[in-house]
Amino acid sequence: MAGLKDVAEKAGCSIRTVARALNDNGYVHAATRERIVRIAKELDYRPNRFARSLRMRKSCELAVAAWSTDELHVAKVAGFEQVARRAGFFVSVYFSKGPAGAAELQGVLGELLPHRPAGVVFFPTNAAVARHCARHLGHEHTPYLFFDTALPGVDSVLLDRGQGVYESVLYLAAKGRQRIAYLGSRKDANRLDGFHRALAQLARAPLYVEVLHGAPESTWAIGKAAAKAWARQKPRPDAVQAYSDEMALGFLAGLHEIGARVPEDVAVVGFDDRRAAALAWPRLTTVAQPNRELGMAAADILVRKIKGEPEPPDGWNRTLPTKLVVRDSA
Amino acid sequence: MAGLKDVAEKAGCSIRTVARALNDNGYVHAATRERIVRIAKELDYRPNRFARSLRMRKSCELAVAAWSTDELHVAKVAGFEQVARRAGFFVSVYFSKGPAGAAELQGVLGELLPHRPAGVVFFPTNAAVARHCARHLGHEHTPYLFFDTALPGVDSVLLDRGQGVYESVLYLAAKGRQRIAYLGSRKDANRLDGFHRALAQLARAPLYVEVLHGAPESTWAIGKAAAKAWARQKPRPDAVQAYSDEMALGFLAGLHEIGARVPEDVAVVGFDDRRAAALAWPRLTTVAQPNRELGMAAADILVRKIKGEPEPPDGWNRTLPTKLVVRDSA
DNA sequence: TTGTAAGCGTTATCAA
DNA sequence: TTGATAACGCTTACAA
Repeated sequence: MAGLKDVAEKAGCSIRTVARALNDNGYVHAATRERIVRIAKELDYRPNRFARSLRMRKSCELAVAAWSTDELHVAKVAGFEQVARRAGFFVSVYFSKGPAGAAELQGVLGELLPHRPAGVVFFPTNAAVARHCARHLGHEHTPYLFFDTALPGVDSVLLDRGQGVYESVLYLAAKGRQRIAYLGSRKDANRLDGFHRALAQLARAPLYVEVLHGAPESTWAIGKAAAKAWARQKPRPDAVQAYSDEMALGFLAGLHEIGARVPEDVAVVGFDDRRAAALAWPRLTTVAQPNRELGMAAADILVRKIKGEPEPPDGWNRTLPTKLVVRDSA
Repeated sequence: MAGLKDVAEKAGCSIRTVARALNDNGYVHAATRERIVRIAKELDYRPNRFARSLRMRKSCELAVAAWSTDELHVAKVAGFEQVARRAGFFVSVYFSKGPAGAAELQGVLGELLPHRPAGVVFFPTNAAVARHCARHLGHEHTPYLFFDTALPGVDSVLLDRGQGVYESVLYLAAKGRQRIAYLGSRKDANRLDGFHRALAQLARAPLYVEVLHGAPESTWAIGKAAAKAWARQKPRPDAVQAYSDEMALGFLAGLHEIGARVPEDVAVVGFDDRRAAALAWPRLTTVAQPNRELGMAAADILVRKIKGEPEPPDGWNRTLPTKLVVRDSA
């Protein structure tokens, strides 16, 4: 591993000439350049990125605050990393649990920013934290981006969750399902919008499977309990779009337990396309998020911001669609 | 964000004094130190790690070559990251697919090492690649470590897979299971060792569920097909330890399809404790790997190596046990 | 107890 | 087309 000086010595010229030849800026005699390039390879020259970063006042590191090791997050990170690396950056990841409030965030940022990343991506947190991040980083002039956080004044790559649910409902109807119900919290506007849009188009009234109240142990448990609610409903829904794969899988478990057949008695569609969806019985039909692609889009945008490209007229935000993956449960 | 000079100016002393006060080396008048610390905080002083790394000829970055986003890998990375961060390092991750041979590896290392990480961790690859890594990095004097790669001359943190299987078989026997079978390739010495050890202790002969030959699409599919083989066996095994959760989940699917009851007709135990195991029906009893702990152990060892601690008499390797997680399938 | 000055390996300025 | 030389912000001998 050699430095500029070593190459210059061996080539019999100044380090400036070597730098010119290797970085491809300024005029260098063709023969000289060739000799220098050859010697650099011989000596295994590798630029010292600390010297470079120090001098150029910019780093080649992108920080990702994932706050979690959930597979949906990790897939985004992997896509992000792929295009970031191709653009010459490397990616450092924060998996540890994220900050709950602005005070806690201060500590995290204080730990993150001294590394002087060229840019930062955040995964969703609560609105207060997100806004604080945006303000803080805007003030530091550090380019940043959020995943999946629709907030005014916060640049983000987004997911159109309604689209996949819309497709799902239409698919279920085309398969002859008459009573299509939604299983999950009524507060998820995004998914429910697609649900309602599709049903309106079919000129049908929306149905719901009742979910547990209070604080249940997990969405799986809620789904499992919901199977009993489904069995009591009359007429019973013959198709169910669940809020998540976890909930759908719990629902499946509950259905198995009471002897209901899937998809004969009821078709079940999940949301997320987790690994577990393809390993279930029956293999779960589900709405897939383009996680990897979202990560790639994020890296693309962040790199543009770092390069100083002007913000497009419609802002930096980009929205990717979700789509149905058909397996055996519906 | 201020530098040493800014603080020195405002404090009315030399940068050397500021450095001494802030880095806690050498003698500084108590009052001076206090004043400097206060001003540093006021000005939001943050050491420039590029300057520091350049001068001290060492980086504070640890590179992890995960080659995959599998949850088992990511859990190790997260554990690694946690203790690495606590030790003052940050972690950059490589998720992209790993090198198949030594030639491809050359390219990957050439991309990885110019960043001059303080240390590198690799996930399992084939023996040739692993040995090449070890040789190359040893030559570069870059501390390194492998995950889960038992090879002479290669430092690694290891998993005792036999232990969990041993526990599992004993558990099944204690539950009254008479015919305990193994489902999976006969080439996995690690798991099979535990299987045979336990059966020997019980003075029973080992049984096996026949698996598909040829190249099947997935281990899930193999497991599913194996359910038919199980049904034909006589006497039928009343308990099955599978090679992996995927295979166990496929087996479960096959059993459901032919109407066999789990665990009444046959108890099923998986291996890995993937997220999907807890979402299956019935919830899968499985052997869990201490992934997070393994990652933490790896970071601990790597940091010691970087600090230059002498190699312990029994080498750097450490082995962690696997253990049974009981749910509903057995 | 404090300050001066050299140097880490680049890039950038300016003159030759 | 090339080469001195000065930064970049920090650590560290060495001097005061």
